[in-house]
Amino acid sequence: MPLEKNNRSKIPRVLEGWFLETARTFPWRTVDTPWGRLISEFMAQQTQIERVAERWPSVVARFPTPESMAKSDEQEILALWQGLGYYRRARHLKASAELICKMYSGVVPDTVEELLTLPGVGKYTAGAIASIAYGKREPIVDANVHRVLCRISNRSGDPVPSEWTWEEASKLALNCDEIKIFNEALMEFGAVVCSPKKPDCMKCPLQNSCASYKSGTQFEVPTPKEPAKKKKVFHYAVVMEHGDELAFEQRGDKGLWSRMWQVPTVESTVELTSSQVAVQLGVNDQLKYLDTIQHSLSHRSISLSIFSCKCARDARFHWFQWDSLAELPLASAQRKVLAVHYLR
DNA sequence: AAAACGGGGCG
DNA sequence: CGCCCAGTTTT
Repeated sequence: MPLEKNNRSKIPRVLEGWFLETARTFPWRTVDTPWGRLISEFMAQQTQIERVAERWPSVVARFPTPESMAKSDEQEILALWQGLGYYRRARHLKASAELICKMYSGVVPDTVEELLTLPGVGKYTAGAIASIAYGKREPIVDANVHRVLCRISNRSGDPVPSEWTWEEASKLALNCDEIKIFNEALMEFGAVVCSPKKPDCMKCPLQNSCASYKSGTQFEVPTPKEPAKKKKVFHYAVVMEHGDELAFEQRGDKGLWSRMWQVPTVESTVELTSSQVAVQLGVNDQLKYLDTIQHSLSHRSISLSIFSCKCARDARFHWFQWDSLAELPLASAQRKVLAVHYLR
């Protein structure tokens, strides 16, 4: 059912008013610059906003301009990104900073077309920067916007995001007062009121305009997509000690935890014995078993067994003292490994 | 078109 | 412990 024309002119104003009255305070809304917004949008991809709010200030403080990040070492950005996941985003951000300096005179571009040339910037992020940072009348569709618009028109079955949602968002963008306010309002509204599982319809300023609410289908619209099945895998991490130093290796530039560091690790789709692990790592001594922990990702269920051993200072690895690990980019699973070793 | 890519918090 | 969540890139 298409949205009524009168609703298209009314909805933007209602949401803008609602947002100006109730918006949460986030640091990027207080210190509001295009570069700061670019960073917050990268950080917010597939990441809960509270996690972003905690981390954003330290990233912006260290890299206040695209130039400062372009000149920096990738490792330093990855270290600031520790625990946030999707580490490719951090490298995309640095690559974008470099491109901004090289092609756009160090200024974050203000058109969707130019923004789309930046690595890590897709249709949503380009629209978000153009509209929220620069006030360009561009639509945006993220998961929140998709859900809100589908519910208002009682549309189920569309993938996230759908062509229909983008068209609908475009029409609304033409009818809003201030695009910067409206686009943020649409997302904030989806996050705070029109939430996935528990939409607060009793407090909803759009209750009278919502086709899903009228037909009582707000809990089934939009249709959620089937989650992928998790593949079960086995990781064997060995904490190698030489005096007060520990061995580390850096992961490759593709795939899981790319460019992050880890203690020497064997990955397998089947269970391995400790001696098989020792052979694969080229360790002669017996491995001391410490513990096995479960680490769950969206697409993988990892059984992570942790061993330790005393060994020679092997040149195949990088060796770090315990108190120098703070600056080493480690994913959360590695922090767990070190905690198990430290507490043994 | 589908798969890959993380992690923390909450009920 | 299962479920949830402000996308983009690669295959």
